[in-house]
Amino acid sequence: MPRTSTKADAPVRRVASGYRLEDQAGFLLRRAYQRASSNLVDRIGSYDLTAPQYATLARLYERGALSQNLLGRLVAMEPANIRDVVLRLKKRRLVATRRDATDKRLILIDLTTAGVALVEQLIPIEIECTATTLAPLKADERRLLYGLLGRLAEG
Amino acid sequence: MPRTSTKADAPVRRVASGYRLEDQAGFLLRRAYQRASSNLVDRIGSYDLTAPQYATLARLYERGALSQNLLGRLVAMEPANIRDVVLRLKKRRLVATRRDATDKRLILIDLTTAGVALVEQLIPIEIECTATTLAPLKADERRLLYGLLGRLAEG
DNA sequence: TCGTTATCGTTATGATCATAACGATATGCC
DNA sequence: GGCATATCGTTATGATCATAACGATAACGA
Repeated sequence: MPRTSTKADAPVRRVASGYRLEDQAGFLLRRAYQRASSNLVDRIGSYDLTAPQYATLARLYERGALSQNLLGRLVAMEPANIRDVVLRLKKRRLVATRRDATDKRLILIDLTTAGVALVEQLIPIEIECTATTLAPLKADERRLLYGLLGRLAEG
Repeated sequence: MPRTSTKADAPVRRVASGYRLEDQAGFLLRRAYQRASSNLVDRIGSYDLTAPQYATLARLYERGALSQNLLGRLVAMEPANIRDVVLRLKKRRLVATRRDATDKRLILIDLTTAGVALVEQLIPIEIECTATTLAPLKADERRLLYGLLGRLAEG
């Protein structure tokens, strides 16, 4: 019998009921995202880019110049976070910023020519990477997963 | 015509091809996880617990005392990260640590009585929270999603 | 017009995350 | 026994993340 008596913070034993962490959606989603993110970093890591940084560049490539705040919403990042990402990308001359002429609150972000060139290199790699992530699933299962995830994210 | 001429880092325009960030698995998974995590924090935030902290406590509740390293693997955290989580939980007296008698490398982590009491309060809340996250889906869709996510995480 | 409200970006704080390098201890094999 | 290898925990660095509070600017309504 282990001595779990006197000390106030002594370890305790118990029996787990029907609850399992693996049955919780958040835990499953976290692990799946870890896997996907790790797949991406494996491939674009040599470019010294993270997944959120890539998403930011890709969004700018799709949409052209955007205000920092809107850019953040479009990549699902809070204002304080997109700011830091933009700063890092700006330091590397992948994006450029300028003030909006009519709305003095806005900072417009856009890709530089170097940023465009990099994104165009990366897009095919990201598409391959998505294929790797989804490799365990068949085509119809992938479509199913996308639909389900989309509905989860929308709420 | 905007003046994108002289400056080296001047913004550039371009046309997006068939590529869409929304079609990339990593981005979808990140947003779905954000949603799930936010649902959880909305409910257990008043306990000053994060999702990873809860997962750590729940795992200890299921399994009893574990080495720090194994605990980390069971909640999908690197050694450096689980260390910090354990430190925070220990500071709040929710877990206790002790040295393994036979293997001097190991630090055994276990719930305190306070930790057990907290987990038992939190488990029903987490189950509700998972229900909230999965609310957009029907029962058969939830099972489907779990199966697909599980296969993604396994690789 | 003036005052209220909303939006944008910043700052600060604290908690994940991943990675690499390192010492200490175990384990394996010879 | 002794040495190579593996595992465990730590440290350090840097990049997300979320939240709250704040000043500046816009937008809106009385």
